[in-house]
Amino acid sequence: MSLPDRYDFSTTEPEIYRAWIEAGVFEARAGRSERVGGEREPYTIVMPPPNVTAVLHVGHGLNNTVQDVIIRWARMAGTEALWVPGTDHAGIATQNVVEKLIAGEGMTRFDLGRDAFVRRTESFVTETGGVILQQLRAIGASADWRRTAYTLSPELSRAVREAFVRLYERGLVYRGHRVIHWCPRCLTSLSDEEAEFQEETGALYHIAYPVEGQGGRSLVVATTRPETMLGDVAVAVNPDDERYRDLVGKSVRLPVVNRDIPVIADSYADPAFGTGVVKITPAHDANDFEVGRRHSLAMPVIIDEHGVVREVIDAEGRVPKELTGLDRFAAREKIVEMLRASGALQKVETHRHSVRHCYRCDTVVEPRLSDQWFVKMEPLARPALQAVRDGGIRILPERWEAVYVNWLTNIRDWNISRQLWWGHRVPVWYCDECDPPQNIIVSRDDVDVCPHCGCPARQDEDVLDTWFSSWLWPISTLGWPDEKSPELAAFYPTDTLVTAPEILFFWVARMIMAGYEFMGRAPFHSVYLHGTARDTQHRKMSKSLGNGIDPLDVIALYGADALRWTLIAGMGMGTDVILDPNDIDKSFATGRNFATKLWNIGRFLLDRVGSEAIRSVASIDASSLTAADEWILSRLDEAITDCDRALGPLQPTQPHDSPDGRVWRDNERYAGLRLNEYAEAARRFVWNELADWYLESLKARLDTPGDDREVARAVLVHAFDSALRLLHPIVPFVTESLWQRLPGRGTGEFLARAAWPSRRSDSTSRGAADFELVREAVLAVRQIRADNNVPPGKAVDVHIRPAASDATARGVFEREGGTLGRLARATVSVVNGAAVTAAAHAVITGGTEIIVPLAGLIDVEAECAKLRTEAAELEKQITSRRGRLENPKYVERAPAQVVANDRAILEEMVQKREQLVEKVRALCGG
RNA sequence: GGGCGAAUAGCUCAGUUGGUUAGAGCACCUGCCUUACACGCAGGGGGUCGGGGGUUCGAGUCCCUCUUCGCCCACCA
Repeated sequence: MSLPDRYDFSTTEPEIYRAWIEAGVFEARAGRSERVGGEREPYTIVMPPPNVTAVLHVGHGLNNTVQDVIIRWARMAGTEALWVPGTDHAGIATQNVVEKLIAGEGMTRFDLGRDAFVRRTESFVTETGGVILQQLRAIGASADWRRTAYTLSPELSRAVREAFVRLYERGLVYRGHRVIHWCPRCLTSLSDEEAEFQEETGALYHIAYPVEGQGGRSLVVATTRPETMLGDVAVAVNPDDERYRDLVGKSVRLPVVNRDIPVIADSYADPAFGTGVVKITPAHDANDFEVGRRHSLAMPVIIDEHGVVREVIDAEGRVPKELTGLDRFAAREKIVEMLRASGALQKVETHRHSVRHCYRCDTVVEPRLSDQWFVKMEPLARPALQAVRDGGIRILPERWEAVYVNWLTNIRDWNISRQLWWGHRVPVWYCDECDPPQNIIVSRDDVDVCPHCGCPARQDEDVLDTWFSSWLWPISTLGWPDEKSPELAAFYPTDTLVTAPEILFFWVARMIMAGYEFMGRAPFHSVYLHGTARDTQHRKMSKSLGNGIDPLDVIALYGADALRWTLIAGMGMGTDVILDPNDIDKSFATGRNFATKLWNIGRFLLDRVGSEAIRSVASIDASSLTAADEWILSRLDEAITDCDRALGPLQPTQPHDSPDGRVWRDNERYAGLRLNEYAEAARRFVWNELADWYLESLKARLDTPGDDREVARAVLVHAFDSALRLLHPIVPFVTESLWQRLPGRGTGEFLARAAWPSRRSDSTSRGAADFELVREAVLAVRQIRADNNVPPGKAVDVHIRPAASDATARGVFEREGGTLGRLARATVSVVNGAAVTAAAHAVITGGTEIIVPLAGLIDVEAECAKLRTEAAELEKQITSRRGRLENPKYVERAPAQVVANDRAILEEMVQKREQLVEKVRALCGG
């Protein structure tokens, strides 16, 4: 069978994907898991659910390629491999998209009303959602699509309610009256993680507050937000601050508002910052709120939910008419003007500081006093912390473990209510007739009437943070809260979680907490944090910067395999991938070239090997194998070892007395999942060893019918088959396509579920060593040819003079002369002591000389000059190495092995020097 | 402010507990369309491993310090 010249990925990839789906290759069955009596170890990955409205970008491509490589490897390694796909309803993000949509129609969500808006969003999601999952098929994602989950589905909504109610019953969900981060554009609260800092240049305003009854003395406060002074209820100084000690308990006059407020002592005031005096605005600053609570101060609210300054709560008489109704930033300018006019503004300094912004719309966050639901985190964090300390969970790369531990040790409670319409409604109902605590009903089922008085109950208006559904993902997608779910029994705990470090806290840490809280054990044993795709200026690829690369473009141009190979091979553990969006061709050349190379190896092989049955390598008597055969088989064993080492064990194996039962061994914990090292090991084998050497060495054998041809066919097909298996997880399409065409392959067989290769149990390597000698000789001849510009078409004579001390070399070259000649374009003869004049020499292992007569081919004088330089260089190295070996301390203390090795190298150098001297004498006559 | 990490070839990065003459891909140079592959083959140039100091027989690897860059956290009024 012969193949087309070019690999046509654009038709091949979809065909192969369809065949995989039709054969159910990606489908995992609970019944086969050994946890429920089956015979296979399960291996599970849950896909970080992309936003339901997302379209594929290179970040998704990266994330899902990594997952696919791991799950395909696990599948081939014989596990019951399950990859659970799905999408996230993405509360704020999706609501923003739909709000923008209806804004185009001149409407706000309030015009539509809640029910209509939610219906509108639902239909939007139904129509346009899930595109990304379709796109993931194009990159080859081997997920079990029958199990596609959605965080807002009825099943997952049930899990969300169950989790909320259980936590409430345990006292871990509570209602708090707090200052929280508020986005005046999205009109919702945000968690600490959602309110992101951005470094900005602002101003620090120094404002004088006159001290009551102290004739002209005033306290100067420094603030970046003068508009909030309308809500000031005190000024605070540090109790140890000598400058102000006498003023504690006195009053100061609040400018603009013109009312008296007390001077209080609180350690929150930092004597070293600004003037050491801080104004206290409890309703508009989280720290001030705490101070206010400690001192039982009033908490007037002077900025409303839209960020507009007015008298909102307990603020009568605080906001002057000219400021009322102004946006907070306009009010700031105005109030600064007023302060300046009145002389209260003493100075304005520029000030670098970080300001929190909404992570979705970038609006400056406004701290706001309101009632919110919180999750008490400290009890949840404890087992999550312990797991990483014990080694039940590893985080790769290692350095993120420190970050994780640091965050969990200082964890703060989680604000889970959002004033949005799109999401899981908080499962809490209120009765307006009953008195607390009866007026709050937390329920798994909808509540119509108050169970105490029968009055109509109204549900909490808020929805839950999107992450409150995401944190249940590993359990909810497997059927929780149905604890009898066979999927949960078969596949929980899952194995590896693959994501970006940005959501380590948002998501990963919380999933771990949920795993322990609701299932009693960790949701996975490995967290793989990969890097970010960036452009050549190291900027994150993003839609807004316009520096992104569309994975589908790359697939259209070069195929999914090219995309996947480039990403995996180019990404060290935890490092970013740098790609040039302006030169896709160059960026993905590695992957494209590699896929083509594989295709061409396959083309050669199928053309020369034919389709007749082949023998199994195991059935071939060792004596029938040539040196090249033994060499490539031993190289294959090495490649398998290297790949296995780079990938590491699938799961932790050390028994441990902890909820998870097993922990990572120290030597394995951070060693695995080196995907780039695995890729490199496999590439080296198939390209630099199989193609460059083995293939070239056996062309003649394949063209000569007979027993040896059968041996060569068998070994070649075996080696290539194994290479395809090793490479399949990274480049699944081209490998599958070639593998199915190999001789003897039955229909319905898929590489995607073929067995991962393993080393031969008995490996003899004498032939392998012989071939290494031939390789060395070939390299030496090529070097001589290149150095002397001998045209490639021109065959040269090669005389090989084996060193007297090396008895085997003569035999090897007498046997393998043909191979050597073919690979080096040379006619080979093995000679004795006879001198050959006007020749270039090289010396290889054991002192064997490679001699190529250059009569008429070279400039003798230039060659001699070169040789003399080489000799001088060598002399220097010899001196330095001999010096080291003469150092008694080195010889005494260095390991014997090292010293012996060093001696051997020195000896080799000395020998080489002798050869050089002789060569110079022969060639230059000196 | 606290913590973490990085700095190795023009670019992106490997370099396992200190131990052969520091590697790969891409880029570059030279020669080749040698019937599997020019998306290729053969050969080559290029690194005082960020600066300085120290430990050691021996340092890219360990310690200190400085410089530059990046990340995480934080009550930066």
